[in-house]
Amino acid sequence: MTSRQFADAVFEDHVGLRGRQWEQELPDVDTRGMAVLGRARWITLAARPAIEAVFARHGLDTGEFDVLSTLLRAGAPYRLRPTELYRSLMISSGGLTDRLSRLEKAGLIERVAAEKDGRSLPVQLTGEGRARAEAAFREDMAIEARLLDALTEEEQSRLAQLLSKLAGSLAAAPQN
Amino acid sequence: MTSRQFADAVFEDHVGLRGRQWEQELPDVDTRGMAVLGRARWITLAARPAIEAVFARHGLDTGEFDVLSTLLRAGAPYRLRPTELYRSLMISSGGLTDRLSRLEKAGLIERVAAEKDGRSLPVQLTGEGRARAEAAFREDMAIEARLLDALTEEEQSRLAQLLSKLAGSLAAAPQN
DNA sequence: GCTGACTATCTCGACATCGAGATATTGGAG
DNA sequence: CTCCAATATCTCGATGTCGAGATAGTCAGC
Repeated sequence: MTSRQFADAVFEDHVGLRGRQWEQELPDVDTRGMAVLGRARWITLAARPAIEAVFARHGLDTGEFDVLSTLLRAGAPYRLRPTELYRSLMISSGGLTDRLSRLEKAGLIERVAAEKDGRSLPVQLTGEGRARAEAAFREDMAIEARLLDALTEEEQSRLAQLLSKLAGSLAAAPQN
Repeated sequence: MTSRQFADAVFEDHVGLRGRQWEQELPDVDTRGMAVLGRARWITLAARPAIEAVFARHGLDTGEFDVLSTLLRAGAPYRLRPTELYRSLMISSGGLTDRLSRLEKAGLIERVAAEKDGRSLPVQLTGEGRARAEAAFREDMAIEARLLDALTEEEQSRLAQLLSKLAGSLAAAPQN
């Protein structure tokens, strides 16, 4: 720490320990990729239980919530085509069909005939689906904000900015 | 952008678009949590295909690689107890048993009797397992470094530092 | 108006993981 | 010693997702 700027100080965490183990075992490998992507993955996994608990209180799992929230934030009439949904959610078309079946059976969405394209069977939130999605989303955002409490507002903002730059570059890349 | 410092500028990305949609639909909700955790999740998902392709070239999936790499970085004799493994990997004990069975059948690990505790059946890399893990790890780190190319070294370092602070706080929290 | 390439969605068998319970073992209290 | 609560791992039925293929519909060009 003495020869480092404070801004570069890396805090003790699970991925940091991993990095030191690799340094011992394979000192010639550059693990900077892991320092970012490995931590992003670890944080995602670690935050999961708290967030899933929110959805479970509303009778949803993460995948189902993802569908409902995508429809909700699309704005009235809260309707999207399955293709838009599975691309946005980064899942397979088959996986989406299953989620939609569950949500339809639960009365949270309904399938409405497309106006123009007969191949398409758009999906739309029901009133209950809209209410459920909004309630779960509000609680989710409250929990997620709490998970970031240890960071100052400035750190959160800087972190979001750096992540958005990385995300932008990943989206732009051919297919990495 | 005019009224903002450049350092706070948020780049165009998928989660940024989501944030603007929520701003339209539910303007009173604070979505800062999503700006960080949502992006961490999105980046993890977006980086996945490129990384999985590496493992696939070595005949592994991500879960199997995670087991092998955990054993490898533990150092000689590359042996850990199943409990250490599933806790480190953040999966269930049952899920680990299945991964171990596959890896054992593939000849990449072997189960050796514990010296002291008869309840425990530690797992150890075979020579082939060690070689496979190292080769896949080296390639993985090369790909991950490339995925970060769009960021300067300083940005990567700052990002890693902020993520480590967040990860540390999540690990410290009771159970969030 | 046909035709063929393309698109949108669904079907379905394979499979990895979960998670509650079963089995075997340990170690400390009495 | 003997018990029993705690521990380590495995078993196994349920389930969510993948992904290749099937089905139905569209549209541009002839």
